[in-house]
Amino acid sequence: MPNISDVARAAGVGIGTVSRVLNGSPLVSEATRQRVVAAMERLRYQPSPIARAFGRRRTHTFDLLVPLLAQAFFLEILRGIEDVLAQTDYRLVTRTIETGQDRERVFDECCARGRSDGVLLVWAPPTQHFVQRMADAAVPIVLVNAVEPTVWSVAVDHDAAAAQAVTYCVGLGHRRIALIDRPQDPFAPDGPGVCQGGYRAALTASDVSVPDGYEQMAELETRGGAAALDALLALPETPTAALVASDAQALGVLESARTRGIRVPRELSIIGYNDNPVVEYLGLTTVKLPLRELGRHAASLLLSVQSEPNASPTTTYLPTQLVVRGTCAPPAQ
Amino acid sequence: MPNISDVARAAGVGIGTVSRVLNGSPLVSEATRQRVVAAMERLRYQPSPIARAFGRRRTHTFDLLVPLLAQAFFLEILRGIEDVLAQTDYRLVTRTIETGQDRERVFDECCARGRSDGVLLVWAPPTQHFVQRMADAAVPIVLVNAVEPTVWSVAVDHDAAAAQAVTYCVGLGHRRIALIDRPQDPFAPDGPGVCQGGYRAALTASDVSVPDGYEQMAELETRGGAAALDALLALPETPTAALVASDAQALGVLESARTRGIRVPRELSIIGYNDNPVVEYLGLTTVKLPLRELGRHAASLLLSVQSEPNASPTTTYLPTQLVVRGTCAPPAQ
DNA sequence: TTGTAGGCGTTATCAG
DNA sequence: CTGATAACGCCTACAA
Repeated sequence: MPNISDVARAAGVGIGTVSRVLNGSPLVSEATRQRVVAAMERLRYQPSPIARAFGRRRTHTFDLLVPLLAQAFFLEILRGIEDVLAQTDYRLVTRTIETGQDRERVFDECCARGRSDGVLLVWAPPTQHFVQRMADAAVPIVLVNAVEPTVWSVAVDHDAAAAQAVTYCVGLGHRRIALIDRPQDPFAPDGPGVCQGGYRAALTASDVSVPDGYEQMAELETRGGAAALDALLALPETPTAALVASDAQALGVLESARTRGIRVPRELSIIGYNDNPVVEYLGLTTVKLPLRELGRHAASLLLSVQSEPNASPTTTYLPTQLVVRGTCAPPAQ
Repeated sequence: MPNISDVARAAGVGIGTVSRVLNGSPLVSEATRQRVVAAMERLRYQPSPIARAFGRRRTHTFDLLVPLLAQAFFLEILRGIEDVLAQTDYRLVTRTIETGQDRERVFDECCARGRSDGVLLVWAPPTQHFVQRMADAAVPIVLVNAVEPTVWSVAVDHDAAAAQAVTYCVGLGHRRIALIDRPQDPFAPDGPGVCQGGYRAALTASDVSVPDGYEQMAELETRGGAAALDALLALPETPTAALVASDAQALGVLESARTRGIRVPRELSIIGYNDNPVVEYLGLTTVKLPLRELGRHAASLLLSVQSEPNASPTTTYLPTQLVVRGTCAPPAQ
């Protein structure tokens, strides 16, 4: 396997020149450049990525951290990232996160020196400790579909999405609209939910009140949705419509409704969230997330943050789209 | 950031000794070892992964290649791989494949010198050309849920799974059992299907014949299943049961059946494949794939193949499990 | 515009 | 068992 000095010898130049050609430096005459390129092709030379990384003192690698929960969305986001990174010679090291403990472990590994030149964290916020350590190491972090003011973030505009969905229900004539939300941090299910802001804003704007118990926080799984519906149905005034913060939860709601003989959408309208390919089959009205664009934006952002490291973090919101199918209708009477 | 010679100086030893400690060599006296370890901790020393890779002339990286099609299975497999790799200091570079062309491109990138120490290819077989090039470069390949006799493979025992499913239908009294299969290579949908072998064997063993047109090959998507059902229903003798080679396709079958007013399981029994979490909700009887174990086995295999490079490739089959839910019943009369 | 020399942080190979 | 020293393949001054 030829190395840079083999090429230099074959082309009758010094290794510095070969290196410059390799890196597209303008400080090479066209004639020399061509001789070098010819030599490279003749010898089938391929520069060693490890040696380059070593010399540059950069890994040319990004870490991609993703919870198992993100199952349904992950590949689409990953593909978006690769769309952008394919133009560069960055590589992506993927790490999954299964539990909260696990997250700590993965964060620790990322902090190890010289690991990667940047981190993409999908679907879950970082711990403050992690943010601090990465900042100390000057390794940029970009959040994907998660928001944290002190960190670069690319997120879905959940407020707008929830508001649009609620407004749609109001337009159909609903006044008793519940929210089955999911926590911002799936590993620490406290604090506000993802959709709460937009939900409240839209209802206030429409002059509709939110009865006690109409805002449920549920696990990000099918059973979470089912449990939340149970809770809603136990209320004195049951809702006629529900916005559900993930399709998995929405499936649970549908199932529970079916079991109880509640007809959808006649007696209960349901709006899901994410447009998982599977729910198309079920005719679920849902909010479509721009997953691939999320990945693209995040990757471009990480690339640009690298070059200007002291800019201060921003949060970019990407728009969603309400996909109307068959689980919403005007309320029964 | 301290390097190995800082540690050596602090511990009053040579760098060779520090290196030996780092790599757990037995050629270090316990006393020296402890002094070195102490120095490392004092200085908060962390060895540079890039420098190590450079020195060892190995990247300590595996490539993980996965088609977007594998969406629903991927994270679980990835997690299995990580379960094993977490014990080592190997890292995983993930690359997605969207189209057949794309696959070529990704294969090419993997062949670039010094890229990785091994390749895990999920859910799709390699091209012969790729196999050859990787063999030339002495980089091992392990197939995950795909089979190719010339390459190390860890696969699901689709034959046994299909046979079990078919036998189950026969046991319920079915005699007209169709197969909606998927192609071995999703990017080149020719040749035999994944489940065909087991399907035929089980029917032959039960002395049941396969009418013309009962073996449908369909796209690996919802609409593929729907189209296949359409074709089956156009036959002179329609089937009373169908084994479907993926849950996505099975959803399409369910949908198409519902649209046509065919009651499941009364008029048509359906068995899916994969046990996608979502289908639990639909009560689909399905074949559960050991995704995580698939990942674990593949990773262990790759690790061991590395150490003994001239062993000849084997194919390991992992067992599946029939999950009985509500879409199968004895035939109508 | 080009060549040369030094450095990056390990590992591996020798003497001792 | 241990220490010195030579790779490893590239990048980046600096000198020409």
